[in-house]
Amino acid sequence: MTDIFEALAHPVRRAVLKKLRAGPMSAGDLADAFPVTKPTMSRHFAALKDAGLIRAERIGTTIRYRLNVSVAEDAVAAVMGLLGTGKDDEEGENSHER
Amino acid sequence: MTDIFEALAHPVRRAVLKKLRAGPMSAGDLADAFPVTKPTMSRHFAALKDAGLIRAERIGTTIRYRLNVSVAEDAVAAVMGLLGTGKDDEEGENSHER
DNA sequence: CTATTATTTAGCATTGACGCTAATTAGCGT
DNA sequence: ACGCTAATTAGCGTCAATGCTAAATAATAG
Repeated sequence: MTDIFEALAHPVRRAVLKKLRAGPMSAGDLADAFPVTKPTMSRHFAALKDAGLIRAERIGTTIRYRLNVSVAEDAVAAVMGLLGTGKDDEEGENSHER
Repeated sequence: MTDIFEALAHPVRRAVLKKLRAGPMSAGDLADAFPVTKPTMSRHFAALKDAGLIRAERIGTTIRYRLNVSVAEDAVAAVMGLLGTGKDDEEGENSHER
């Protein structure tokens, strides 16, 4: 859970997720959309991937990233849990493999 | 928006919010509930306050913190926005005074 | 096998987060 | 004013995040 919120804490990473809503995108195309270098973007991708928020798929030499909706849903549920708005089972440190 | 997610990125701060769901609590009582010193807790409170997630009210010598639900709702809306689940107006950097 | 393209990893510097102890401010009671 | 309690601010050390450039890996084309 902490990984997810740490990933969401950076504006570039949130913007990456936003872009991926429209559909999968290659690392390069994604990197070109932001004013930082590719290595820096690569580390942002790694943070999102570690949090489970995106998934990587290799297609030849390019890597295609796509949004992992179910984990983002976990974040929504957690914040709603903090509000008392949803079911009261947040902060459980379960794995994010689906 | 970044402030909110940065505030949510720390487990202690999320736990503070969770505690405050039950109702307002003094800084001291809140601090006693966690295994860190009061000065450290004070800085966590400041982070939550800067993000607008909690509000402070002085009652004599004690300070009573309470959850600010509307800002937490902003976070929910933002994450849902990343999913494409809600209305598409996230990442607007508006102020959080209500 | 070499060259080329796409992406990541390694290495480095700067900055900020987080924890502590010690000192300070704020309010109340005597 | 003085002492007491509550909370914050100041100062310091350590560690991780963020950015860069340069080097390394992965896959395809020739």
